[in-house]
Amino acid sequence: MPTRVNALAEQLLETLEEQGYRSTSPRRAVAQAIANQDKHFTAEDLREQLPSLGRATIFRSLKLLVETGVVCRVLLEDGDLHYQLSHRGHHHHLLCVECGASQDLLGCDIEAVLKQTSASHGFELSGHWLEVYGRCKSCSSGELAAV
Amino acid sequence: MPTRVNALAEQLLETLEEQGYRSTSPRRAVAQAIANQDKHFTAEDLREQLPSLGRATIFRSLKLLVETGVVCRVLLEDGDLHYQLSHRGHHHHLLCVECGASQDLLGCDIEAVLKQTSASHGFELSGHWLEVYGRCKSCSSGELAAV
DNA sequence: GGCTTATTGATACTAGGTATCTATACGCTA
DNA sequence: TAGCGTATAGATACCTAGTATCAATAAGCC
Ligand SMILES: [Mn+2]
Ligand SMILES: [Mn+2]
Ligand SMILES: [Zn+2]
Ligand SMILES: [Zn+2]
Repeated sequence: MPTRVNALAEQLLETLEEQGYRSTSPRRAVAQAIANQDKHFTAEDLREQLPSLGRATIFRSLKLLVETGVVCRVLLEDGDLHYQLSHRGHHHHLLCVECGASQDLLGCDIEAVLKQTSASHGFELSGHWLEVYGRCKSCSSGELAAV
Repeated sequence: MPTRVNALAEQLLETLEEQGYRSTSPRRAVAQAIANQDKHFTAEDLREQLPSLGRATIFRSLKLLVETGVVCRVLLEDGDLHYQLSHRGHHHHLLCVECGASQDLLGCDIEAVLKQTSASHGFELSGHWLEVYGRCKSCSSGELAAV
């Protein structure tokens, strides 16, 4: 029986279809599983939640979704690479080192200063990768409450 | 016979000794090999250049050097993780996507703007990871010459 | 030179991901 | 809505980068 998907998962599938990829049962399952995550996740997380799917299929689906921009990679402070639902286009992440929450940073206001810094080194800027680590609002206020 | 090392390699070894690590023959070989690299490298690169050393030894030496800060990790635009000799302390890299050259960016002038952006999201900044991609001076001028 | 302990290298193991290949199922078209 | 060509799935083997284990060795201190 075909996997039922919610609106968010439906969006992921539509993005793939727009690119000419078929909407298959495994892809629906992966899309729904991703839509169900409440924070960044690994391919292994998905695999545990979708034990009936082939491992390669999960990696392949993830790769397509990253390529089309609806899922992005997140570099954790310890070097681990995770995935998460993404705003399309260029953006960064505020990653809470305490609870692991991730918040997208949409406006990229470092581009201007980077351009200038690069230029002063004779370097022609074309892109950058930035991850920001710290403590989210609720983790900061939690500490105050605990004191 | 003990491996002869040059001044740069000697510095790496001294850093380890300061931390209480012994100056062994394999570590001298690794330090010298790192000092010989003219750009960022992988553990596998070192292994090819030091075929007589155990693979684990190379990873262990690299890890120590990264921990003591004299070698740093560099995230290439394609996601590959490389190593390179490092200025100690916080800094970033200008990575040429054409020739692969890497230049250290010592002053971190994005800290201020990041702090402000984070604060506006209720986020308490504690650190960040930034890699900058583009084209180095010689690659940019090379294109002009070729036209 | 001898002793203690850190370190080595062999080996096996892990995580995360890709290549290959046959069987299947999408989805278009008649 | 049956049939068909092609994309895709899943099994499997393989790969890169790294870690755990452990017996043998070598630093370095007295
Ligand atoms: Mn994102
Ligand atoms: Mn560096
Ligand atoms: Zn938090
Ligand atoms: Zn260059």
